[in-house]
Amino acid sequence: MRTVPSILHIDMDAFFAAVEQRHKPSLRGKPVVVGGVGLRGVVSTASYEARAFGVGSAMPTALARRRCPNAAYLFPRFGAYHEISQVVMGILREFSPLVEPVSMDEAFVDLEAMTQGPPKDEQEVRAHARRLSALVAERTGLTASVGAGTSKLVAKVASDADKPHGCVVVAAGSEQRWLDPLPVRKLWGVGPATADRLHTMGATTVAELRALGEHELVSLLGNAWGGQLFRLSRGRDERVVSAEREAKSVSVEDTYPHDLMDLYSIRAAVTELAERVVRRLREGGHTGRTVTVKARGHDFTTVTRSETLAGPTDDVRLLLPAALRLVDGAAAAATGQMRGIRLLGVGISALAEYAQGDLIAELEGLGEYTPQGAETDEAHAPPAEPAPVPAVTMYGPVPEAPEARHWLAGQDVRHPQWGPGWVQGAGLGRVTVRFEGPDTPPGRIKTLDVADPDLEAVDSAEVARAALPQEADIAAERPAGPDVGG
DNA sequence: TCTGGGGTCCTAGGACCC
DNA sequence: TCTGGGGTCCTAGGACCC
Repeated sequence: MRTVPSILHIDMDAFFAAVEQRHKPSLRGKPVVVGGVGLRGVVSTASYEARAFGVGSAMPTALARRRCPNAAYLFPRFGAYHEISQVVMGILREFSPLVEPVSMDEAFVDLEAMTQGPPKDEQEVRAHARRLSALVAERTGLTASVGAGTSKLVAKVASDADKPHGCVVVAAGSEQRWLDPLPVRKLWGVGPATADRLHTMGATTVAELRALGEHELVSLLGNAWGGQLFRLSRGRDERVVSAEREAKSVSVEDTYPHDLMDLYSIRAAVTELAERVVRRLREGGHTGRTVTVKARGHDFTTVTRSETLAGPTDDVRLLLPAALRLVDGAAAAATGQMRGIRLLGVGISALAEYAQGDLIAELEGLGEYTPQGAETDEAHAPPAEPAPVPAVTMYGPVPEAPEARHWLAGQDVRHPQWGPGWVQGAGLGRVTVRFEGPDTPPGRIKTLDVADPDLEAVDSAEVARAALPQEADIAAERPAGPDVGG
């Protein structure tokens, strides 16, 4: 246990809204609401002027508009917030190298790690906190609230205790006394569900929570969380400030303004989400093994379906087929009486670090490596075992409806000459199929455009006809419109 | 009023192996 | 023939945070 409250927690006040007011002087002093402005948007941040009208975070924008029709409703500009966030984090690192960002507008700073030596007493901590707050105001024009304590929990609760522009230092030894009168809901990690359960046990304040035995808490909340809460309620929190935290998962999800009603549009949406999540995965230099698809029905029923691949990968050609295998079941489970899908998501977890050494070895093994397009993608493919391709044979004409072509994307196909392949994309009048055939070089993939017989003008038609027997047009296994949940 | 998008951590059951 | 226990992995869901 520290004898000086040397852990700081910094929390920017109404961050997104404050950035907008800073950026646009006409918004200053006026209610500003940042968040989803669409049909199904929710509020991210409300300025203090808007909060006076009863507008708050996580509230549906529709309700906010009713409560505060005269506010400015703005879509978030994450780029701008990120820039200012970097400035703030930079200031924090001038104080101590040990900074743990929690989000764009929040961070812990451990003053014990200060290069010029840790603070000797509470007064010194207070001086640092005030100086920090002043620097943030000076360089960003925004206010922050600062809390200090001997643990992360106390620092966090303290920064919230006197918002906005507050500075609360909880002296070492006084933690319990300071926490006791607070409602349990103030404790980090106690949400609505836990608060309800605690209330039924007669605990509304931290003092009352402390009266509960450890055994009681564990049986009520489970082993990990019950034990943790027992310690937290006594101001005991051993968690350390940690500068680097490794990502565990990457995910992308969208809520659609109108429910998706058929499998065609659902599969098209999943294809798009999978491409986005793979892009993010690669940007972070990660590969991942477990693919998760999330679906939310009209009535908010939310289900996830996941599948673990044989090895980690960042290759859409492995991740998209997995996502498409999962989505039908997820969508069916999320929809009751054939109603629509309001949200879809694709996530990747069980992340591994990108193996640089393997990449180089792989590139050297490839005689004629060309650093562009699909070939580059293939050279980047990690040493994952591709899932076996099921022998789905697709016959018949290419469907005309655009939705049907979208549905084709990701489908496995088999060609008598070229072996197994899958539909990479379905554009107007043609589909692009990737084959991994016996005469393609090891680890390489050949991309062919397969022309619809009605569209002979397509550039690659000549190539396609040379390679493929006329009767082997790639088309849908299922001809038309299966319904969701049917 | 009708519920975003990005995450983390925990639990619990079943499969599988030793 | 019947019956174990422990460990690990996978899947699904839930609570929570910003």
